[in-house]
Formats: sequence, C-alpha cells, structure tokens
Amino acid sequence: MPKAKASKRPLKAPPPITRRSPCPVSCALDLFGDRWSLLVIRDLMLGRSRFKDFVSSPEGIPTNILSDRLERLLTAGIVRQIPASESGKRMAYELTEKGDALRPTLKSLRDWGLIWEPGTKAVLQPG
Amino acid sequence: MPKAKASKRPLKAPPPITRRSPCPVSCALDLFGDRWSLLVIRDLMLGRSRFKDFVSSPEGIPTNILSDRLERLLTAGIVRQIPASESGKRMAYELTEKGDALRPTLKSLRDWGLIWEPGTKAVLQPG
DNA sequence: TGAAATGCTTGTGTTTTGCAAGTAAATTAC
DNA sequence: GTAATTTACTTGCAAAACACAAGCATTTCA
Repeated sequence: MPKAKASKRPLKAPPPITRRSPCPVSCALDLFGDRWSLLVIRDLMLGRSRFKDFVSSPEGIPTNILSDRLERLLTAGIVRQIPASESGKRMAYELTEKGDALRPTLKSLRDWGLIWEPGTKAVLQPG
Repeated sequence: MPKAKASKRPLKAPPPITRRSPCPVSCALDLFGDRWSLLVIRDLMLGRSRFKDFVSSPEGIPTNILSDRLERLLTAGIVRQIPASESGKRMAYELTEKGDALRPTLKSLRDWGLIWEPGTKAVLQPG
C-alpha cells in the first residue's frame, strides 16, 4: 500500500501538555524546561523572528526540534505568528505579552552565566 | 571528586558537559536546562537536603534521574555534599554559593508561573 | 521563468527518560 | 548483637525524545 498522502501537508498532532504539579516553577518547566525553548525565546527577545534566524543561532538547533518547540510555544501562548511582510504570505514569530514577561528570567540566567561560567559572553540585550 | 563512594559497585561514567556556544544563557541551560534540575534546586532552596526529600516532592522524580541530576549539579559546582548528621556517615546536599546565586532565576520563574499559569500555587519561599 | 531561499516534514539511528525492581549500606528496634 | 527498616542508590527495559541528513513544497528573487 503506497502511503496515502494527505491533501496538503499533514499537521503534526499537538503534543499534550501535562502538569506534574501545581507549583509555578514546575508548570513553567513543563512548558519550556528543555535545552532549546529558552534559546528560541532568547532569540525572539533579541529581535529575531524568522525560522532561519533561529536555525542560524550559534547553538545550531535541529530544524525538526525547532518546529516542535515553536508549535509548543504557540500552544502555550508564549509566541504568536505574524505576517513576515505586508505583501507576502510568509509568517514570522514574535513574543506575546506572556512570552515577553520571561525577560526577567532570561536576564537573570544571563547574569548568572556571566558571573559563574567563565568564558561566557553576552549577546543578549546588554542593558 | 564528585562521587567518593566505597568501591563496591561500579561507578557510572561522569556525563561530559559540552558547551553549545559561549552564550551565558546557553551555557546555563547546558548545566540545568532540563525538566528536573531546577526542581531539585528549588527543593534545595526550600531547605530540603536529602535524597528522599527530593523523591517525595510532588512532581515525583524517578530515582535514576535524581541520581544523575545530583551528580551533574555536583560536577557543575552548583551543589555540594555535607554530612547529614554529626554522628552518621550519610550525606546530604546543599547549594553552593554558585547554586544559591540562582535564587533570582527561580524567583522570576515562580513569579511568571503565578501570573501567567492559572491554578499554580507557590510553595517556594513566599518572600 | 528559473534559481535560490525559506519553512518546514520524514526517516533513521542514538540517546534520554520513566517506571519497576533490585541491592547494599546505615540506622533503628528489639 | 541481630533483625527489620530506611535510605540511597543502580539496573534493565520499553518508550519517548533527540540529532542528523535528506527531501519537498512554497515563496521570493534575478
């Protein structure tokens, strides 16, 4: 049986989000507690907005992981899609208010790394 | 030496830590960017110090994962071992200065969760 | 119109995770 | 002192997540 192709492109099933406990830290980590999500959020805070921008970050996120993380962050309401340009149909990503509210967290992580991990260099907004 | 155990059982090979980039956020996530490490750090900040304490947290960390995370955090200098009591030989865990410096990060995560994730309830130091 | 860039998905291993079970030393109870 | 219990782990295994390379359908550009 040759694979029955979907009409256009099949959408990936949305990954279910389960809470391990009502702890706010735990719930936050249920949403972005992995090696990549906060780096995408970092990039968004740096003003990057396109798929290729995230891919070209120095850490080198695999594209399938990036797709998955963007989808999760969209579902979590941390990120939203906007038209990349007035004319085109391409989409870009930006932080929602909820996502932007993670700025103190990212800042504290950056500060911690700069102090305690020798050899690190900030790219994040130096303010 | 992170694991100064009586030489009975074979020691697990220490997991190598590789940096994906010199970004301080990225380096921080290389150390504790996963679903469990920051919950152990949260517990330590709450004054918990024993293996069983971490296990009995509501999220229910598997014991093999806990062992691995404690070892990583020891290697990273975020956690250290201390005698659990004057007399006994059992060991407990506590945050180093480096680990305690993550308090603002945990606090910002807690605050974010409390605001943006309905139904969460803080257990972390409410000050 | 053709070529390149973009934004993904798919396939294939490898690694990590989660769960249950087992083990051994330390502590406590008798 | 010995037995029972607790503590602190490790081991084994199936399932999930990850990393890497490749492929493909749309845009966008020349």
